[in-house]
Amino acid sequence: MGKHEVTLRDIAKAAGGISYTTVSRALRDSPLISQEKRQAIQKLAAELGYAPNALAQGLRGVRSNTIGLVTPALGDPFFAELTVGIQEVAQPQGISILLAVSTNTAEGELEIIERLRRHRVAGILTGASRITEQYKDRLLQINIPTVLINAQLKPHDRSLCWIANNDPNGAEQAVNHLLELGHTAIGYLGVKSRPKSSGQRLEGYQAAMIAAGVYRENLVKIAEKTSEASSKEDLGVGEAYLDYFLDRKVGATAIVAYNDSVALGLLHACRNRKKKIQVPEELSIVGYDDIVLAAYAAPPLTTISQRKKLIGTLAMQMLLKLLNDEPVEDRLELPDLVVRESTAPPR
Amino acid sequence: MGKHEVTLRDIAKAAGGISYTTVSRALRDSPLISQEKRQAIQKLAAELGYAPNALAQGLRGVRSNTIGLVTPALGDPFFAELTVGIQEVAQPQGISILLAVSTNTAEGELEIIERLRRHRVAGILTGASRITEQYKDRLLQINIPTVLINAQLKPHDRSLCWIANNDPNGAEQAVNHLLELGHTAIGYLGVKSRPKSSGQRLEGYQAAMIAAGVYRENLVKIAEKTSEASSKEDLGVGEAYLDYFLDRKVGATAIVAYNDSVALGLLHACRNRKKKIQVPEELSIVGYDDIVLAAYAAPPLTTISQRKKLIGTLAMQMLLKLLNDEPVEDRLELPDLVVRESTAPPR
DNA sequence: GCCATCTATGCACACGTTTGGTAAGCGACC
DNA sequence: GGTCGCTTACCAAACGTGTGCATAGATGGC
Repeated sequence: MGKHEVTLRDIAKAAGGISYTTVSRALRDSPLISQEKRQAIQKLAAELGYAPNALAQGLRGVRSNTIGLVTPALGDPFFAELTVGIQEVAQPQGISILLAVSTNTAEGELEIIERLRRHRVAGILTGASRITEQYKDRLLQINIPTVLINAQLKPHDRSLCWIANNDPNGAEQAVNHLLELGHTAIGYLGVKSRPKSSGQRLEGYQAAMIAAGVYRENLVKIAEKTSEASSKEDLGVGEAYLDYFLDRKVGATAIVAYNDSVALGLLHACRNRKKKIQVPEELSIVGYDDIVLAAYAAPPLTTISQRKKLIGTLAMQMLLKLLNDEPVEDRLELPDLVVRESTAPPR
Repeated sequence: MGKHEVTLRDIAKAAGGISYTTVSRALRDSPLISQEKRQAIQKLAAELGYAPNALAQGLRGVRSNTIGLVTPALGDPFFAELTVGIQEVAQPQGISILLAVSTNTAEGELEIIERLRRHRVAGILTGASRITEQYKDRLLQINIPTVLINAQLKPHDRSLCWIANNDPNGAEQAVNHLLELGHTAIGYLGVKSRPKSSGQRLEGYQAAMIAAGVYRENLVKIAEKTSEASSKEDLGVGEAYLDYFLDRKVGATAIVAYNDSVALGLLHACRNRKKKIQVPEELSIVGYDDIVLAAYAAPPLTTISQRKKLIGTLAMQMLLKLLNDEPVEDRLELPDLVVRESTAPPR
């Protein structure tokens, strides 16, 4: 094993009296090189185990074919599925993904952008739900094509676009489903750790409740404590706030949860109560996201399904278009209501 | 906005008659530059929004401080948690992570190595459970420091080491727990999609069963069909094979599942059967991994806990040592039995 | 036979950074 | 005053690749 990686010059040397320029052209299938020489060189390169130096290529100005993926919390099953869709588009295109986990602090976010910029990524895909103004401004300023996932933006800038789930609509669907079943005391349990999406779902909830004339302020609870945006925390939230909704003053017969993890936490608390609460007979629960495990809960969870993999796929395709300077339109995807067994008419 | 990114030359120009060399030294805190000038230049660089070009730095030979992370399936909750631990060590060190998802085909694996090599990653962290011989040989050949996660290897090569969970031991703990409760007809449900770990857990299961003198061949079932290693597939496996174990010829009173997802699938099938099966009264079930949701299943799942985040942390630390040419010892981590409510004495 | 045309190949530069070698300025000492 | 030591700053080379331009050789037309 030599000390350094094989370079174009090494191949040229091994091939005899040709220059590395010729090798470069041969490997890139330039028509300037004769067929036979081209094949001979390609074979030789393969034998030597040549791998073109992406750093040098990038430095040379060739499009870096590396993109940055910013995700708030890897533990979140939502992002896991999203990434699958992203990967499926990126892989065949030969695009590499630089992973950056945002640590929910504004300082961390800027740091992440700097890192991606240092690596000269061609584009950025970000699912950081808590996008501060600083973050957005910086993103616009540095002018790297970026697709925001689940964040909407007003100004339609050339290099910045977004794809989002229609959160208010999803929450409305959840409430309407419960209204149709006959519920009126429908609670909403949100979280502070992801104010954007939790807020939007709250909006949809409120709109539907007000339209039906059954809105009460104490039916809404936003969990305070979670600092970290993780599945574990969400489960804890559900567990901690069940009692609030069952209190006589609130008297909820149904709850719309911020997401499936929160809903599963609620379910768990129902089972663990000294006086067990039967779901859906005594309390209906609706989740949000439709994570894989939602269908396997006891009882299987009625939820709002985001097409996570599809959103990932679309986001990546949008970024590709941005990179090719093609026109791109922002997208707002409609979620679906999936009725399972955690909802039923009130007694 | 200029068309190109800010470079050292731009800063030098902006600063007046100094050369870009001076700027470089100033930014890298070289003692050759006077205190005042150093600070002035650093301030100016910040104002211009300078970000050093990592490609150029890497090309120059500076350690690339980018590592490759190879993961088999992002959907797997196990890997999600693992990555959290990895990230926590990598982030403060300023190490960037290049993500590569292995698509379970041997061809894909080699392709991934090539890609990482093109990017001149300093090291590789791989959780690809199905490591073919080809893969390993190539890894040794290219001489990039690599840490294998959950794969054991015999030859102790300088640039290659591993950290793994003691899978046989975990399965033994599961079986012994059930034996102590009084079970003897204890089944094992494995999967084909991850033969390495499933096989090792089977080994531990068999050892414990044989030691207790209660081993029967038909108590073992390895699910055939799953091609994809994902949480969704695993759930389906659990669902599909419950009936096999309940058949009179097998008559299992307890089942050790390959992992928690499989176990949750079993639980789900128990609830959905025309004649419901009560867990743990009629059937005890033990999972493996202790994913976050295991504690929130109905009933909460008895399982074998791998310290996932810790393993991620340790793996990253091992890689750091490898990169610094420090001696590294392979590690075999002992898992813990976590007793919840899905196991009980047989009737 | 000479020039125009075409093909195959090499030279040289650029990308942005780091670093060894070196030059200039200045004070101090012999 | 020359030499040495010290500080400060710059020149130039190198990393590996891609490409415009020039060049050498070959071929064909006149």
